This record gives sequence, C-alpha cells and structure tokens, in this order.
Amino acid sequence: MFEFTLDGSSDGARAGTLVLPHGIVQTPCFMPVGTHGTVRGLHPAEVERTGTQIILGNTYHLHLRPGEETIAALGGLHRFSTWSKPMLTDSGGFQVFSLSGLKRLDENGVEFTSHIDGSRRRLTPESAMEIQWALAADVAMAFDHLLPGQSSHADAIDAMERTLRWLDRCKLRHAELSAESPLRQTLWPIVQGGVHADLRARSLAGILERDPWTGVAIGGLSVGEPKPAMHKVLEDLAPHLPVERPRYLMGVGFPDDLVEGIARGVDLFDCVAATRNGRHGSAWTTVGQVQVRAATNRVSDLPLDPGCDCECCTRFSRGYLRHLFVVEEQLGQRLVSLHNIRFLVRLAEAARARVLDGTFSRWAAEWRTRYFSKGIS
RNA sequence: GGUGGGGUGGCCGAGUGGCUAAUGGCAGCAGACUGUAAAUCUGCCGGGUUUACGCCCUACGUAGGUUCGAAUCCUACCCCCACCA
Repeated sequence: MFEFTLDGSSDGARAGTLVLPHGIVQTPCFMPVGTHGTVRGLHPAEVERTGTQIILGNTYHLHLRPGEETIAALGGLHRFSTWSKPMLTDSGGFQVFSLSGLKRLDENGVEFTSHIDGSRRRLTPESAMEIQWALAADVAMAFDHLLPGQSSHADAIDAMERTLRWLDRCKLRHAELSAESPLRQTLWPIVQGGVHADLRARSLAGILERDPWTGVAIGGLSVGEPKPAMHKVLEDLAPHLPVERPRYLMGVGFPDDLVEGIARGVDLFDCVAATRNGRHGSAWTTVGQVQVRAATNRVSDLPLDPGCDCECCTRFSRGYLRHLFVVEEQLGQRLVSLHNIRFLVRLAEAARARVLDGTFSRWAAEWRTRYFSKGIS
C-alpha cells in the first residue's frame, strides 16, 4: 500500500504507478478538485468516464459543512460521496492563503472566522490530521503555511520553518490516529519556501530528514509568482527529491503547467481551473482556448474541440453549448467542465506515453510550439 | 367626451435649467480565472474622427417657443395607461 514504482523516465520526465488503498494511479496524472466532496456540478460516474483516477477533497470546507463527524458516521468521504477510486484531501493550508482576510495565525495554528456563519474555527496541525483521518481519504496532506508568490525572503523563511514545525506535529498526530490501521491513509509533507532557492532547499532537506514519506508535495507555487520562477523552483528541487516517491505539485494545472511540470519531474497535479473555467465558459482545446459564449460560436456546428473524445465534444455543437451558456442552463457548465478535465487527463496520458517510449522532450517541444502559437494541444 | 398619470439611448428605468452622450439594471461584445468564500469578476457598450488629449454630428414622442444655456420651463399636437361618463 502507498507504493510508487517508476515505470520509466525520459529527460527528467517520469512515468510511474502509485498504489493506494482505493486503487492505482498512473502518473503523470491530473487530479480534479472536489472541494465539498464532489467535483462541482459533475456526477461521480461522469468524472470517472473522463479517465480521472483520483480526486481531491478539502479539510476546511468539509469541516464546516457537513462536518467530519457526519461524514465519518456515513462511512467516510468515499462512501459518502460514492467516489470509489483514490482520493486525497488538502489540509486547509490553502485556506490560510485564500481566506487571508478571515484568519488569524499563530504558532499553534490558524483561527478562521467562518464565512458561513461567522463562528470561530481553529485549525491546527493536529485538528487537520483528525479531520482528514475522519474523512478517510487515501492521502492526507500536512497542514502548511502558504504565502503569496511575491513574498519576501524574510516572510517566506518564517512560513517555511513554521511549516516544518507543523509537519512534526502532523506526523505525530497522524501516527497516533493511524496506529490501529496503518494501511488506511498516508501523510504527505509539503515543501514551502516561496521563490527562494535556499529556502526551498532547506524545506526539502528538513522534510527528508524527518521521514522517508510515501510522497512529497511542492506547495506555494502558482500563487502570483512569474512562471519562470516556478519552473526554477522545480528544477532546483528535482535532483534532491527521492526518485522512488511520487512528486505532487499542488494547485497547479493549466495545460502548459502540466507539460512544464512533467518536464521537471512532477508526477501529480491538481487544479480548480479545469472546472472553474469550465463553469465560466472557457475551454482548452487542441485548436486554442475557446470562449464558449463568443459570438462566433453562435451558428457553429463544430464540436468544442474536434480533437477530443469527451462526452461534450462527441455529442454537442459549439452553437448548442453557447446557447446553454447564454440561457444559463447548468448543462453548459457541466459539459465544459467535463471537457476541460478530459483535456488535462489526456494531456497527462499523452505525456506518460511519451515518457515510456522515450520521446518526451521532442513531444514537449512540439507541444509548446503549438501551444504558444495559440493552438493549445 | 372629462379627469389624472405617462412618453428618455436595443429593452427596463433614473434624472426635472448648466457638472448630461445622459446614474442603474438587462441584453450585446471582449477578457480574466491555477491545493474553489467564484454558475464569479473585469473592461467596452449612439455615430464619425484622432496615436492620444480632443473635436464634430445626432439623441430624451413631434413641432414651435422662452433662455447665454433645455431631457428638464412654456404652447400646440400625436400616442399610451388608469378612472369617470
């Protein structure tokens, strides 16, 4: 359980197989986000049919509603939501960042003012572990301190060191919780340090000296820093990450980010963009980004993406999709979400195939050329 | 026929002498979104011209009038709504 096998590598890009309690994940892999225990708007069966192998849930949001005790009483997040494949829960660390106006942070943890009812909700490394244990996803994430991408060295060092101290507490509490059933859930640490190379290196070293872990996440990227800065962090980290562990780049997932991340050794990605952009009518396609509502689609009988095999593209015209958006029918949002997920899943699958046949670099180069000439592919 | 209310940009609807090409909203057009407080947010939105500041034209039912100046005041007419006969 929690085993990762490297199936192949090509110019730094990797293909692997991750075995989790609820199934196998072949990497590189894109993981759709399902904050509230559902990928927004989509039926689990539809999500499965996109080829999705693993999805996320969120500690903080599920703690607020319905509460982890409710989910535990109904058999855990898998049974509750009927998603039977692997699942990973984020720790609430991202909410320290995204709900910055509603939080107070100290060494012990973070106190949020609930956006639901104004109540005080304290999240600590320990409670984040307890909640995630109750949710019972295959992978729990450490509770980390995330800062905006442009944060100074001084701020970043502070957050990075706190994240390490919190990691010790996460590890301890998670070990207690999992003592009786160690094969139920694994805990992954998160590398922080902003865009500062020395801090990233120290963060990773600190993580690896604490435990071999079963996977390592890289957090705090795609939060406002320039893309080259993110690439640099990944390049610097790659040689020092354990080869035999999956590497998860948290919260990152535009098409080019997948390609660039994979090229730098990343195995796992998650991102809300596929579903959020889908709901907002923006699609990634093999012929470039498409704004579904654009007037040019009004009488278009073409599929959203002629090169796609998803349930949206094989059945509906752009003209119909545009109509659905114009009249605000939910189906439009669902279909484009579905397409965007399928797009990223296929992109990761294509990358995997290229890694396995040893042609990744050439493929990636061609892909970039198409992408930056606006023909996303 | 009488009395009262009303006619504003594609639609709805503010504005009652200059700061009004005219608040808002809708529709329309374009864009953003990266471990989801997001089915959200931003920009454009009479026409012409200018790289731009700007300038010109047209516009608040119609036609006149008052005024330095009118969507706003006056007169007549047309149309719509309500009630009365």
